[in-house]
Amino acid sequence: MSTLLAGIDFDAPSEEVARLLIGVTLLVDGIGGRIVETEAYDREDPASHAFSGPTARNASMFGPAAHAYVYRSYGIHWCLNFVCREAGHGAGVLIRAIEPVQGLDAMRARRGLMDARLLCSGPGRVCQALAVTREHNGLSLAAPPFELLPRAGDVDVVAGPRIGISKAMDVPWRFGLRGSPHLSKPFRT
DNA sequence: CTTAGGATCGCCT
DNA sequence: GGCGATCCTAAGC
Repeated sequence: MSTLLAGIDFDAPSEEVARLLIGVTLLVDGIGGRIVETEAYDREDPASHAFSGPTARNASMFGPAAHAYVYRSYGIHWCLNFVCREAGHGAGVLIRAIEPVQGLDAMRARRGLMDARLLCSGPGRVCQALAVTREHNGLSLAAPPFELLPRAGDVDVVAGPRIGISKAMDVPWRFGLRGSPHLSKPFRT
């Protein structure tokens, strides 16, 4: 079985989906841009919300693939994930940064900021710029307000350790577009 | 340039 | 009560 969207099989392992998502365009209500940074999380992963099994918060992570898992971070920010694998597995990809392309003015207004480099360079910033909230949790990525467009050409993907976690620090499941100025942090290479 | 603190929700022990 | 898959601002070197 496979859940195809934007040329990606979302039933694949999250580290594979995370790598393939680099260069894909993400729009929410027509506003967004190119994904330049992702992180993979899996059920067998001490750093993952899914590690300790389903809860009210992470329920959509155990739902069908190619759906959104949105959670509140530090009680303040929203963070957007794409669910992977078959329903019930509990895997996902955190969208950490995008290169703003569509709706720059709307994003600037929502973020209260002019600098394009800082508009979407972090998981909380992405959700603020694209106006993603709890209301998007559990929604399919194959239908409005979401839109995923396949990447145009080849991309140069870098991998490294994930950010902001205290477990499984050695797992290189952070992926990025090499040299992009829109990353939340540069990769050391 | 690096570090420190505050904001404040949901789940954990 | 503690601790995050964070971000912003301010202060220090």
